[in-house]
Amino acid sequence: MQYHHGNLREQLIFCAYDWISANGIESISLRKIAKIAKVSQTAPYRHFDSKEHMLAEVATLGFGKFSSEMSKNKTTDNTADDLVRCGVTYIEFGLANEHIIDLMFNYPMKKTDFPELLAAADKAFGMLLERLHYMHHGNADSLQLNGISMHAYVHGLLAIIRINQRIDTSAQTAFFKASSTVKDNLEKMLGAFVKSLDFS
Amino acid sequence: MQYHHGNLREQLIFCAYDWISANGIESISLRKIAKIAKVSQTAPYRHFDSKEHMLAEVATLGFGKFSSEMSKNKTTDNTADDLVRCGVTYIEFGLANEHIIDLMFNYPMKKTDFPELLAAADKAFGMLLERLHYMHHGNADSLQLNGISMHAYVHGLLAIIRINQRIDTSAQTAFFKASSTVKDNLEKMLGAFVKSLDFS
DNA sequence: GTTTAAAGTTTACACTGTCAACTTTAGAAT
DNA sequence: ATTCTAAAGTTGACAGTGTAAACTTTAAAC
Repeated sequence: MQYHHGNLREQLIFCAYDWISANGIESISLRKIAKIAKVSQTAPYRHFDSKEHMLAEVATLGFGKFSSEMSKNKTTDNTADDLVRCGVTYIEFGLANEHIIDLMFNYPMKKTDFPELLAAADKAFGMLLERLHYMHHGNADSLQLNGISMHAYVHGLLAIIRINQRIDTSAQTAFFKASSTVKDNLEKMLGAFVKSLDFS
Repeated sequence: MQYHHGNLREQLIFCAYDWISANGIESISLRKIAKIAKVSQTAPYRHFDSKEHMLAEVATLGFGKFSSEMSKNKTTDNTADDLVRCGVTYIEFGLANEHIIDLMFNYPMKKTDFPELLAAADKAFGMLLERLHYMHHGNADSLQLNGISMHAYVHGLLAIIRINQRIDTSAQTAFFKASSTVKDNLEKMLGAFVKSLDFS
């Protein structure tokens, strides 16, 4: 069932992904993406119910790249170090893909309306839990609590770094200036945090 | 130098604040706000350079309410407890004012272009640091690190809770269902976190 | 070779941010 | 008291947006 364009659907998703990566979410429009893909303004509507449905696909793609990046940095040598590395990867991905992360985490989509997106997000979260599992010897509740805790801390560090980057004048941000400093401190901070988790 | 409307500028900010509180950021428009304030579509431009400039004022107002909420819950009995209470207040404010928090933290404004907004945000962050200061006996660097750490953890917990609320189907979110459970666990988690901070 | 349904186009509508050119009006200067 | 002026508000316009309805093309199924 091929036709003119080949697979417009995928191409639109890739175009949108690239556009958002380069220019952010606010400036995207279906019409621009359609123009880039050299189709008419309403062609995307043969493949997506709405702009939001298309963005959900882009976000899903983002979670896919995110997960594969996380699984790359996986070893089984030392699980505590592995968990730390996992957190660093999370944050580095976020810093290298700011606009996509915005879409993934901050764009107000009701994820229940997009099961694939939900599954992709769950998978990414699961990669943290998976690592915690190795270190865990207590009950399920404390595993869950530690998972949420770790996720929150990592997610929060990313958010705070980004907020400080946007500000970048005040005295308190000297810490964030040299990117090497940031990374060194991240490992230190995440290491201390992981050590403080209660695995009873 | 009074005229027709009294103080349209303030009124527009309040209208916008209320609208965003109720309906979120995406759905706001200058025209709607102007209509609610019973002025023409372009009247706001006599008071704000652009939509973004107006939103910056709304965000500043948000940081003001945020700060005053935080200072309400301040005691000097026990500084560790106080810090925990501060974190809980942060999160509760965020949960009770989701859309305003979105504007304050996630809306991509270059805060350097809006000095008042930057000052208001710094003040809010300072309220965490202030509390840490009491407990602190080491060097300035570790104070700063602990400040960032605490801020990140609290901010991250808020974000994760909100993300889970948006999803609300998967098994992992049982934890978040009963709001009392959430609050109890927050105190537990923040307490453990504060205890783990290194004040050397 | 005709039919059919999917894929793509054209046109249209209501809505958006914002600019330029106009009108009103409060208060300062005469 | 009258005139002047600049701030405050209005009208009209333009380009851009999401998306619905009605149309056309075309690949493949019979």
